[in-house]
Amino acid sequence: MRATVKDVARRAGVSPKTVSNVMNGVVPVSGSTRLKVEQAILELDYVPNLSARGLRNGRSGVIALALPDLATPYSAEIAHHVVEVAHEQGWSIQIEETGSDPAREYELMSRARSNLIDGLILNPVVLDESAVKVGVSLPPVVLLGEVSQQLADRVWVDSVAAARDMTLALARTGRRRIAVLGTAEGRHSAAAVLRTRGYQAALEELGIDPDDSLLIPCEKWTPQTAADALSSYLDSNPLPDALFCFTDSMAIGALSVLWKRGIKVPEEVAVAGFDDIADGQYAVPSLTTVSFDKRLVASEALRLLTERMADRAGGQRVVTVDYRIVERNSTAS
Amino acid sequence: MRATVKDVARRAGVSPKTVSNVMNGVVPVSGSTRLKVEQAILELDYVPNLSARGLRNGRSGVIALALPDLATPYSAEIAHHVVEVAHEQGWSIQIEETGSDPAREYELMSRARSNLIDGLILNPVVLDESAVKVGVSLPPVVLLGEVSQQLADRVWVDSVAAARDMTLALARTGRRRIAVLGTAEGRHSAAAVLRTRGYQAALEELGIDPDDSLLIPCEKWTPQTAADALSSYLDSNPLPDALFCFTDSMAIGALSVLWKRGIKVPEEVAVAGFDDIADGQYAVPSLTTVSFDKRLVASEALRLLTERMADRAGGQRVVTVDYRIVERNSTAS
DNA sequence: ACCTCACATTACATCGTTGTAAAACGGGAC
DNA sequence: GTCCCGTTTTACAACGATGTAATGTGAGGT
Repeated sequence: MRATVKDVARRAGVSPKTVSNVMNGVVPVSGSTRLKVEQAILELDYVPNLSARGLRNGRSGVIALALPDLATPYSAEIAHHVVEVAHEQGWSIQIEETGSDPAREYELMSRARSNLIDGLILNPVVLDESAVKVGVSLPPVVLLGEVSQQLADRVWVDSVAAARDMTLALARTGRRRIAVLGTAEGRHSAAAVLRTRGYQAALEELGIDPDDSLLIPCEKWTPQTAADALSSYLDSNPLPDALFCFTDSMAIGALSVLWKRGIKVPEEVAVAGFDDIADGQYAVPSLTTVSFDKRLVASEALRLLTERMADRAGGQRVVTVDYRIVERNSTAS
Repeated sequence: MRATVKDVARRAGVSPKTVSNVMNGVVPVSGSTRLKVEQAILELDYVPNLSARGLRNGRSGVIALALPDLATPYSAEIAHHVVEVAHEQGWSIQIEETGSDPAREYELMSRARSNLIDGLILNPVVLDESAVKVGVSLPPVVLLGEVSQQLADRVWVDSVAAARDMTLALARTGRRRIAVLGTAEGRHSAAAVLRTRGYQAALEELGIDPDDSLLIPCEKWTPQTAADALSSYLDSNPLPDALFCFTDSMAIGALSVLWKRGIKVPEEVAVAGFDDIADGQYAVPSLTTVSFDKRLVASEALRLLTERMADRAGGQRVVTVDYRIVERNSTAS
C-alpha cells in the first residue's frame, strides 16, 4: 500500500496538514518540523496522489495537445517542443490525435472539460466545423496554425506572406511556370487556401498570368498523396519549371517521384516546401523551405494558455511568429 | 460552475448513486429512471470529473509513454500507433521525453507512482542505469526495444537476427566491404551492441574477415550526427561498397552526405537502414531497411501493460515482433 | 391478506489532499 | 507570574464519484 500524508504525519509526529505545508511551501514551517517531515517522506517513499490533489485544487497540471497525426514530421516536431517546454514549466502533456476529423476535434473539447486536463492546445485542420463548436463554457484553448475565425487564442505563421515570399524567391531564380502542390478542392484546410492566396498575390506582383493548370490539388498533405498527385499530374501535363509544395512532407514525396522519373532537381524543376522539418535538410537535394521557430510556437502557445488559465484573460489574442525563406539546393539556379 | 452528480441527481429526482449507476452501467437501472437521468445529464451538460473518479477508483485511465525524443521519426511513428491503439481502448496517453537521460527515465517511474498514471510504456536507451532502478513497488511497466536485463515485460524485435539478415542481404547483392554506421564506443545503447553482434555473425558465416575500420561509431542516432560521422570517416578512409546504418534516420543523413560528395548510391555504395520509417520510402534513392509492424509493437505493449494492470501477472513476459528485410533502390545491384 | 424474494434505489462513508478557522505555543513586556 | 501577540500547528470539512450495506418497492406464491 502506498503511503499517504496521514502515514507521513503519523511517522513524523505531526498533523497531515503540516506535511502538506512542507510539500507546498506556502505556509511557513519551522525548521525542525520540516526536517522531521522530510525525513519521514524519505523513509516512507511518499509520493503525493495527484488525483486527490487535482480533485481538491481543481487543477491537474496536465495540458492536452491535439494534433492531426503524430507520425507527421511537422506534428512530431511541434509535439517535441511542446512537451519539452511544458516539462520545463512543470506541466505534463497528454497527446491526442484528431486525424483531421472535426468530430474528434470537438470530442476533445468535452474531454478537456472532464478536469483531468487544465487546457488544450489544438492544431485544427478543418476550419469551420471544428471552430464553430468553440463555444462558451469551454476550457482554455489555444489554436495552432491557420484558422479562419477568431474564436480562441492563436499562434500562427503568416502563410499568405510566406507563400508570397517563397513564390517571389522562386521567380528570382528565373522560374516562371511555378506550380503549387497541395491546393484544396473541398472546403478543407485553411492553410491551403491562405498559401494559395499568397502564391497568387506573388504572381500578380510579378505580372505572371495565373494558370489554373498549375494548381495541383492534394487533399491530404502526406508524402504518399503528394507523390500520387504529382505523378498523375505529370502524366498529362508538361513539367513546370518550379514546384512549390505546401508542406515539406509533400515536397519529399515530390522529390521521390521526380527522381524516379529521372527528372533533375533543381536543373529541370525547382522544388520548395514549407515548415522546415528536419528531414528537409537531408533530402536529396536538400530542400528550400519556409522556416520558422517551432520552439517559439510551442512556448508562445503555452504562454497564452497558462495566462488564460490564470484568468489574465483579455480578448482573443493572436501571436504571429516570424518566418524566413531558407534556400537550399532544391531551388539552386 | 460545472455540474456534478449531485446536480444531475437533484434534477432527475434520484440519488447521486443512481446517476453513477447509469453512467457506469454495472448496477442495473430501470428503464424509466435511466431515461430521467440521461435527460438530466444532457440538460445540465454534465461531464464526470476524472480526478474524483481517479481518486475513488485508484485508476486514472492514463498511460504514460516515455520516448527518447518525439521529433525522431521512429519515436513519432511509435507514438502515433500507441496513441491510436490506446484511444481505441479508451486510454489516454501522456507523453514524456527522456532525452536518453537515465535520470529522467527513473524520474518518470516515480511520476508514474503519483497515481495520475496507471502504467508506463518506456523506450529506454541506456541499458543498465535505467533498468536497475526498475525495482519493487513500481507501477506496471512495459519496455520497448532492446534491453539487456529481464526486468519488466518487453516488446522487441530481434536485432541480432535482423542485423545478420540485412548483412547477408547486402552480401547477396555482391558487396563484400560492408561498413556499419552507429556502433557505440561508450556503454550506451543496447541496440548498437546487438546490431553489431548480428553484423559480425553474418560476416563470420560469409567467411569475410572482420575489419574494425569498417565500424563507424556514432553515439547519437540522428541524421546530423550520422552525416558528420560518415563525412569525417570518408575523409580518411576508402569508400566501402555497402553501408549498413543502424537506423533509417542515420541512413538518411548518410544518403545526404554521399549525394553531396557525388558518390552514387547504389552504384558505388549500397546503403541500408533499420526501422522502416515512412521517409525511407521517399528517400532518394528509396531506402532498403529492416521493417516491422509498429502498430503491432504498440498493441502488444498495450496488451502486456493492461494485462499486468489487471493483475494477470505471471513472470516477466517478452513479445518478439517479426521483421523482414525490405529491399529498395538503395541496395540495387 | 401476508410473507418472501429479487431487484431497484438510497444513505453513508471513503479515496488523499488542502483551505479555513481555530487552537496551541513561545517569547517578550509589564 | 501574567498577559498579549505573532507564529506554528491542528481539527475539520470539502472537492466529486462510487462501493458497501441497508432500505424501499413490487410481483408472485400461499
